[in-house]
Amino acid sequence: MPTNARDRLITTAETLFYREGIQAVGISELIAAAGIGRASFYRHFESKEALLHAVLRCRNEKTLTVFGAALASCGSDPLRVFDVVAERYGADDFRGCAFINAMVEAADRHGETHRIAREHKLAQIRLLSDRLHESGYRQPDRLAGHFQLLIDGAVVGVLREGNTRPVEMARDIASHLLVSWRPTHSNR
Amino acid sequence: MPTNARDRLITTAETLFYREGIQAVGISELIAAAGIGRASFYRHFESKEALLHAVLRCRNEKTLTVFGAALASCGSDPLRVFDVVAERYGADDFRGCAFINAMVEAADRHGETHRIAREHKLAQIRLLSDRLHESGYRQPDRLAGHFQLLIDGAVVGVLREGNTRPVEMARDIASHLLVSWRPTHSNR
DNA sequence: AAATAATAGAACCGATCGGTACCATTTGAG
DNA sequence: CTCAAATGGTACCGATCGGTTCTATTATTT
Repeated sequence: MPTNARDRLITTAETLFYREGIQAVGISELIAAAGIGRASFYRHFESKEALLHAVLRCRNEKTLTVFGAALASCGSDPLRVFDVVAERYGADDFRGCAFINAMVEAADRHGETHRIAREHKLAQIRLLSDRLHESGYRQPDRLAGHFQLLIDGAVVGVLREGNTRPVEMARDIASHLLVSWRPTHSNR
Repeated sequence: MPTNARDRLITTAETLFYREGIQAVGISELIAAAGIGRASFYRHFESKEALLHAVLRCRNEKTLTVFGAALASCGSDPLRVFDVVAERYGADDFRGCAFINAMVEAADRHGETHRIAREHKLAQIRLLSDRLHESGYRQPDRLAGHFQLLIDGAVVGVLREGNTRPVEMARDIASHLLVSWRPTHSNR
């Protein structure tokens, strides 16, 4: 747990928002869990919504880093992305994608929350695309978009079904795509 | 607008819950929009949550009917499902899938809301499977599950991107699947 | 027409909401 | 050591939350 008050708020909020839902977490509950005075909270964030945006931006950086590292460890087989995903989605406290959830709870489709969620996925697609390009697949952007759609579908499926079989499904589908976009020649 | 008080509440709630989010709609706002007395509300539903479940069950039946009819109109080309989907998702007031949204807002993964959402998608997969089976595709259950995953991914994508291109993506992916599971012989 | 049921609306309940103001304590820099 | 900044805690603000109770009115039924 960070000693810094601001970071402690972000860390605590990240956990609570994800577990309970954003609207469901009150300021009182939040600052109590973080051990922060009420005034200190509003000294660091002008509102609950501002805190949410900070949380999302923080999570954006973190998950992109992790995702990038995972991609790098996939070697020449992009399908292994789904193994990484499956492990994350199999956690007991899995409650879907924090960005999708935030988007759903923030009704305004043109608000900052949606913008952050959109940016996040675009960046993730970029990572995927780079990886696919390096592995020699044709139209990596297009293929990366398809992968992202499969991941999104898997997230929703896992949340709904309560098991990680949707991830296996997504992997199966992706394998079909890969044989169609098979590399003309391996780059490594 | 139905004259019956109960139906009027369900219809109004369906609109407001979808547009504003479930938690964001208060009882006062709801009954005012429906033109219903406060006491009458609690005479028909024991709680806000009970109303939500009624709304979801109602929407379940309606959308299944529509979806079934759309499937029937697809002829021998299952890909046309995605045209139907694209039209629905292109609406100005599109805010994702009501069942997914309800699932996200209801943090409890084992609650009634999740159960209803799960049942709904299972029923939808069943319709898809029947259709694919009639068209002579092998492993229709499996293929239907894949279609559902693609639809879920498209829903999320459209909500995030603000356009219906994810549906076209899903359609592209589905076309790849279909050639792999091509019917051994046409049934019609 | 009389009796019964259902209605809309308002008053009210305790609890909680997001946010502000103030205070006593702790912390860190000069 | 001193002083100023930042902190955690508490009380408080108006507003709204989900839900209960009551009343006066409207429909329905007989």
